[in-house]
Amino acid sequence: MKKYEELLISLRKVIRAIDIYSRKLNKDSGLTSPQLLVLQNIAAQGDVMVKDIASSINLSSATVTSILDRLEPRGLVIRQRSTIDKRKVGLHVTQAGMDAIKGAPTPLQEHFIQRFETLAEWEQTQLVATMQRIALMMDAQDIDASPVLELNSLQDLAHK
Amino acid sequence: MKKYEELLISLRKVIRAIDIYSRKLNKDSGLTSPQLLVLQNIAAQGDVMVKDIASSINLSSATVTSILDRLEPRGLVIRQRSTIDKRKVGLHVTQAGMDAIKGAPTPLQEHFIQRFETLAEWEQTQLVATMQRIALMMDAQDIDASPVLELNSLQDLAHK
DNA sequence: TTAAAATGGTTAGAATTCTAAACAAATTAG
DNA sequence: CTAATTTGTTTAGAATTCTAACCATTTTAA
Repeated sequence: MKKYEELLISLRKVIRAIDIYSRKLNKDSGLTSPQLLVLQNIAAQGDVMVKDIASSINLSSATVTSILDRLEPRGLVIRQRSTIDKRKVGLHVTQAGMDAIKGAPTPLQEHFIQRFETLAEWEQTQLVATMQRIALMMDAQDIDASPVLELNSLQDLAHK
Repeated sequence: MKKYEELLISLRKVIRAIDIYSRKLNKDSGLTSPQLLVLQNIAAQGDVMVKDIASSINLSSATVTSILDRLEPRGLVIRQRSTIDKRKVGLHVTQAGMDAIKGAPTPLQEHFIQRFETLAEWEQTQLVATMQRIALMMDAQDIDASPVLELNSLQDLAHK
């Protein structure tokens, strides 16, 4: 078996573990990991737009919209269209949302975090660095693959 | 920001990159990564059951069923119920399925693999080992959390 | 100033993935 | 041997996530 295949399999296991935990979280607390993440980010950043949240947790706007569609009717979050720029939608966490955040555990398995924290400092750093490296190796391809970007660059060039 | 939060963010980026690639793959070749993975595994292992595939690529049986539901009508795979044990369903890849496998690229970004292969041997090993370690740290929780296992053990004990 | 382009958000439609529940078939135990 | 359990698969229903298409609004450019 090729090395990168082993890597892929490990990745799938991790993805699966995260997904399974998210469902458990949902059953226990009524919130999935993405929902919790969105809620936490709105709370942390105060008055934000959909786009800000999307980019800060690395999801598409459409995905954030669909997560908000689940949070809003439950009264955890408020959407408020801006009067100055009517395209923009401001997001606010309600008191109920704050309570939900307080009551919910971390969006990663407690067990994992416990184990992680018992590692030596340098080991933790090394684990994080490796993950970031893999992410980088995978993201790079996105950047130079965007046709939109290319058009913009050409235009920029033409106006120099 | 806590270290494990940084880890989680990197993980999300990686998951996203894999998902985006899978969609691109689908547009280019008509097969998504999971579909390709299932197909490849059936081909590699010959006469297998749904359950075997599920465990070999770390998905639930239900998920494999839904992937097969997409592969079968396209004539890439054949399901054949066993006459000996009628619960079991044998899986076979058709010639069309074989062609699809041959025509399709790897289920991971070529770009990533290229980058990965330029790394020194020890670096590759280290990356894989780290991923496996994280997977292990996340999976472990599953194993000792099963109430079914507990009941079985008690029963086993009683019959010793 | 008016037409074209960019921006922000949502909707539509699809794939993956899970758990829970159903079902049939096979195995085990009283 | 019959009842209970286990096993293998599927169905149902839900959440996440994407891209593509769409709309309304704002900004830019001819």
